[in-house]
Amino acid sequence: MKNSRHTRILEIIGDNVIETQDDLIEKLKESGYAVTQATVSRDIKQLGLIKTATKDGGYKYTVARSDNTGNENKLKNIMRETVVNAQDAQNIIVVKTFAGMANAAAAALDALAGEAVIGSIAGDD
Amino acid sequence: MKNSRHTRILEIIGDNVIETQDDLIEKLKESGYAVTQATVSRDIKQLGLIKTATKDGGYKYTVARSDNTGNENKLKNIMRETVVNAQDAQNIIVVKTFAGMANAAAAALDALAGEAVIGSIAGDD
DNA sequence: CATGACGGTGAATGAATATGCAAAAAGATG
DNA sequence: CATCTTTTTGCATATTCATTCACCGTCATG
Repeated sequence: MKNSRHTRILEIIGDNVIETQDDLIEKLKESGYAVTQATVSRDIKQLGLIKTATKDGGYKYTVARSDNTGNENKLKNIMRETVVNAQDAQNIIVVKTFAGMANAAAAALDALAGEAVIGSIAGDD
Repeated sequence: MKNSRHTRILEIIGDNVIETQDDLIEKLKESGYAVTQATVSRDIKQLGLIKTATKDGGYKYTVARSDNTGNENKLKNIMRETVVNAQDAQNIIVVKTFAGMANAAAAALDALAGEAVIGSIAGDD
């Protein structure tokens, strides 16, 4: 399924240094997703991932971040696309999402809040 | 020469939709900078530019901002300081916060997700 | 059952991008 | 100026990436 693969991709690029699409294919294979570079290329486009230069002179795929000169903030996009409702109760905030999108939103939250978020795991909806 | 060219590149990608490095070469030529693709590739790497997917299904080079300024940064800080844990269940994501901070976190979420968030109200904790 | 629309995929391929290497350009230093 | 050192660049090429096209599975409808 495409959605679960997308989720896995977000996790992978969060946990690993992915330099090329082939790297990603490899990791996906380890996770049980057998896909080709063509598919990965499409996934990357659909997820809005970007290839950025790293300090040590290499490249790395990552979730797109903001640039407030009118260009789109990918995290914001993920939230905008996936978050249906957010509601609070006691010391928690509940974020409702569309089916299949909880993972993406959770990944976005992860990226946003960094290590402060102990964990954010999402199911199908 | 490199520095002024870099400056011009930033201007160009700010004012135009640059889909490929060849596009950029073209614009640079118009500005009096005659360089090859190899050089542009290096410039892009050095400037940390990124190629992002656009809404209309294409690609576009833009400036990468790893450090967010202004609001973005604040929101991020709020999240970092207040979010204790996030957990999922079904179609919701649960974000636990420190007491008294739920409001701030919710506000941050609101600002982040914009209109898509129907509502996010927070209590004392 | 057909049949047709549709989304997702892989194979193949063309397009786009990155890089090793040699050489030019630009500074340093004596 | 002569020479050495560092930086920048182009060329050629390797590598990486995007896309076209055909095909497959799913689902809805007559």
